[in-house]
Amino acid sequence: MYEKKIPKDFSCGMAVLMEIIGGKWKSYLLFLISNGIRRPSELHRQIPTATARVLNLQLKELEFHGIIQKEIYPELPPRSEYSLTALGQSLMPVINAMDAWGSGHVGEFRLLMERKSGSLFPSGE
Amino acid sequence: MYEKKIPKDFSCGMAVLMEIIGGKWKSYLLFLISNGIRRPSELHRQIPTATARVLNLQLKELEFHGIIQKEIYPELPPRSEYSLTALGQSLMPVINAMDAWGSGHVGEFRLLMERKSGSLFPSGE
DNA sequence: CAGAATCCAAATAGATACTG
DNA sequence: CAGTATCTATTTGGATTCTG
Repeated sequence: MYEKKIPKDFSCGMAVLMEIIGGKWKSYLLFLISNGIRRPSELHRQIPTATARVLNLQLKELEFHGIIQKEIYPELPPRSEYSLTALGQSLMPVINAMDAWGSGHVGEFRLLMERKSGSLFPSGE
Repeated sequence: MYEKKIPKDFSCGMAVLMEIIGGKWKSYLLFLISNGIRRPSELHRQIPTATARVLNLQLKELEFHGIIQKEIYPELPPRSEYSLTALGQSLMPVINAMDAWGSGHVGEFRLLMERKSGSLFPSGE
């Protein structure tokens, strides 16, 4: 299930990081978890556009890569909580730098999208 | 061609960044270009595992997002060269932070892969 | 609520052949 | 060499249903 990506070589450090945080919702999830959102249902409430299944998959991968850890409480109704591991915490400065750059350029980015949307090849006029 | 991803909301800065550098080879390409590898054929030589077509696609997206720029020399044989834009250069500290983290944890990462490969669900014994 | 199973759609990447 | 066009394979994400 997780073997798929091993063939890549990791000669470039970024490739390792991308492997870990590259999923569609992982950045959100890390952001939320680092802010104390712990339970799957809460996370889903924060990211309603994704299905619970997909979030679950990505959480599993983050867990598999040792970035987050899951505590399961054998109660009824069931409850589980996620938190950052030490490795995950060591990632946070990088995450924050990434988030800061993105936030600082999101306006620019939107403009670019609007300006160029549908006209990737301007008619020169 | 590029409209596909717009539906995402960019409430989280990381999502913007991931949008820009999220492709399979973009990290390598940025790394190489920032190190002065400029021509498509050179880039391809450095990343022989990817096809020229795919590299080309990702270069196009990086260019579209304003991270790199292309200079085309109307010669024979044809020649073109890529370089970082100002925006691309503003990204480099982040890229470097990402690369540093990845490089610092690649050993750990490999071990994890080996240890867990094929045994995501340990038999508990 | 948490999460697994199944089926399906979209996105992304690779192989190959072709043009100037 | 640079770049495009097809076609295909793989990966990824989404919808739905079902269990405890």
